Amino acid sequence: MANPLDPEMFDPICPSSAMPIQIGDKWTGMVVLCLEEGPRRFTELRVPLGGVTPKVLTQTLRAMERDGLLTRTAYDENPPRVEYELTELGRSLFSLIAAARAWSRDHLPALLAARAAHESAPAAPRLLRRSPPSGPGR
Amino acid sequence: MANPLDPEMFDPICPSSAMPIQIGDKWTGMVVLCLEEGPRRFTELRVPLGGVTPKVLTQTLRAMERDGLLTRTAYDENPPRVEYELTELGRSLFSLIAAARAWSRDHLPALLAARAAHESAPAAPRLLRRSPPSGPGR
DNA sequence: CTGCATCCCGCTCGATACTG
DNA sequence: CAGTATCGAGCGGGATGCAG
Repeated sequence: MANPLDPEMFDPICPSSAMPIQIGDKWTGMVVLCLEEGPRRFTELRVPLGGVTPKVLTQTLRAMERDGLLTRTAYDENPPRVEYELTELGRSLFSLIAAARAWSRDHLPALLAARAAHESAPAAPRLLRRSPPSGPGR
Repeated sequence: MANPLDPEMFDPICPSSAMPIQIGDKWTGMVVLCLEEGPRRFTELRVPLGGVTPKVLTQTLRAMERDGLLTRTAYDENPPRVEYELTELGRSLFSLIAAARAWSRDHLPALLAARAAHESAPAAPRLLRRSPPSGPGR
């Protein structure tokens, strides 16, 4: 396990920021991805996450530990060393993330296009229709 | 379309409130589900959503309309009538919701169990290990 | 290195009241 | 019926500083 984590694996320019799916808290899903290849240390996790504050990362990790998604192992060394590793339950989230990625690949462009269309043409917003007497289409 | 919506289709007692997956904003996923059987009116949607405030529901619907997930059709009648209907893109979210449900069915109990265990036994929290010299078991 | 404490900001969500 | 307007509370989340 493991090559160092790519600092840009969560490039903020990537339109995934507009993705309508989220796993747990803001960072939970990304932490899962970071731990895919094996155990990681605290500071190691901070790199690809765009320099999350220690406080927030701790909160996230504690919550995930509490929910049985990962295990925390502290080694009584100097300097201190702590490793986080996914549990079976945590790895089970991969299927979900895969589904989210598949959806994004197939449909996110359409969503972004619709969004862009609304921003450029806020001129045709409220369409009113005379009440159709009957037999509505569809 | 459509029997009236079950007011308890999102029973807050259901543990899905602990589900680590979310579609868009807080209410987006539930709106999608409410529109599964066909077009619905504004007030009709408010019922199963636990009486969401009109303001919040409007925000949600506007955002979804902007993203091309649903269409808004206002009929110039008296009293006014507006119907919301999923687009193809909106319906594409069903696969995602299905994946989330499958995960919940298979793994949510384990998550809840882990959570309960931590609440009842906060006594074994910080396990420290003497640094293992080498060859850590995976 | 790890991670807790404190302060604070912004955003989401909600309650209430009012309009076409 | 279908919203809009205004106000406010709560909370996630970030900055900074400090401790084991």
